[in-house]
Amino acid sequence: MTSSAHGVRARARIEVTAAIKEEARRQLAKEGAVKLSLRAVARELGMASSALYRYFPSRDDLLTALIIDAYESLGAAAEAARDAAADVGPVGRWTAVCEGVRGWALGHPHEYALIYGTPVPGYTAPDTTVPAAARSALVVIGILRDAHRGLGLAEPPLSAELRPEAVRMAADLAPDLPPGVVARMVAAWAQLFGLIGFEVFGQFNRVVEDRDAFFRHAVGRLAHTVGLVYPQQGPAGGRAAEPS
Amino acid sequence: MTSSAHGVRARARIEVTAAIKEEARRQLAKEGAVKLSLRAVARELGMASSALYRYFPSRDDLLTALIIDAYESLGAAAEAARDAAADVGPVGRWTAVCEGVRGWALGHPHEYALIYGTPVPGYTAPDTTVPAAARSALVVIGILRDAHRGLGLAEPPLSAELRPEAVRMAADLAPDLPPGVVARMVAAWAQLFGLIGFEVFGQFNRVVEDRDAFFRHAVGRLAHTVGLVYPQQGPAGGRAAEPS
DNA sequence: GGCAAAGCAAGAGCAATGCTCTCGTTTGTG
DNA sequence: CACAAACGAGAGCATTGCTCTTGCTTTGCC
Repeated sequence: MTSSAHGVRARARIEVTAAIKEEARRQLAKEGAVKLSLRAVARELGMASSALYRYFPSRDDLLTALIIDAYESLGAAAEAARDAAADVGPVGRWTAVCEGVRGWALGHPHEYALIYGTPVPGYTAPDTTVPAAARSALVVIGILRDAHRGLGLAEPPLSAELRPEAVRMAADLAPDLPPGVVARMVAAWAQLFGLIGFEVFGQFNRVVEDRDAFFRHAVGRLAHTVGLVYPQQGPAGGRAAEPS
Repeated sequence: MTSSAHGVRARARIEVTAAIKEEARRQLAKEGAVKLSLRAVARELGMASSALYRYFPSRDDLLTALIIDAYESLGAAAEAARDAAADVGPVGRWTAVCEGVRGWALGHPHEYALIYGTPVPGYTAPDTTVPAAARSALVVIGILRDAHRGLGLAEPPLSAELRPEAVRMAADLAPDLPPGVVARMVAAWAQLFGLIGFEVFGQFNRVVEDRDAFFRHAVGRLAHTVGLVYPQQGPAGGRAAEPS
């Protein structure tokens, strides 16, 4: 049958492709991206190393596939954290998503390094990675959007220097949010990964002990930064105004 | 003479060691740490690759030397930025140091990646790197210390959850600063490298255009976070209270 | 149905890597 | 002066990413 005609080969192809990615992900999780070896993957799968090139034209292409998967995995974790905190208000959701992202990073350090660590030299992420990378960021945009439509956000003052850039970013990322909020959100997003990266990459060794408390504190501050909490007044979502 | 007896070999050794590091740093700057090849270094220096192992027992040891140098280089850049901004008040110095660190990172992306990017798997930084790594951090501690002894710092509230950890960190890092300030400083430090890392590693591509303005904005916010600017009142060092 | 074309797997091979071992040679020390 | 330590060079090993060629199987078209 033609469906199987389009199927036997095609299905085998996606199955083998999946098996390769699975084994590659296993090696990635165990040894890190640098140690990921095409030959070792092929060996483990019982096939010739040259056969692997039918599925991924180069090692970088395999890496790209893993990068996309990692972004999606992170995005899914962020979404799950958001959904699990549906009824605790915007600040609670923000906190939950941040902790979800952190939890994912701590649980998948090598995959985290793959997407937020040192990029491989000479490698520029193909455009296919962009939507995957956006997935987790969209979660916090959504939270801010909801908060803005609901109780409202603290709109921070916007310096003349930053205003044009903030307007541009808002138009690109979230036209329904105030430019000042968008600018602070982008900054907070980057800063969040500073906190997480320091923890995952060991920069907090011998410095921060109680990482949970420390992270919660910093995330609370970021919620403030981003406009989810009003500066000197009551909480917008059931939390103190000036965290820790 | 015994001095030259201790010298000819010894001097040659440190000269060759320096030459190796120099060439290695050149390759690092051009191609990145992953592409750094012992054989290529030896080739460029006109020596056999095996001879190189007399100076660095392994590739990781060469990397470690480069890591220390990179930390020192960054620390020197931070100190220079601080010294160049001696008379602009604490907030100005904070801003200058942050921009100095960022400038160094943008100017030495591969060395930045070496120290703040993905750590090489299975590699744990030997203790010799710790003081070098601390050098840049000490600069901001010094700024906060000066500000605290001078005009004073805004002492943020400290949650019960974080207090013990903050006290511990303060005892370790800066016993003369309020624990709440120390905790926020550590967080701000990590967040700073989130901003810088996103820019250096290309995460801001297609998102942030005017990086200078954006960075200045975020750094101003961090100055606020860290207590250099009082929440709702006048500046402590010649700058507006609520930046951008 | 039959048959050319395309997809596929395997092996050999190439250039390169980190690292080890061995063998002379140079250098410093008792 | 003699001996041990440091040194440089070469050969070699195991491994890597990737290419090329050689056969075999599946697919799609006439």
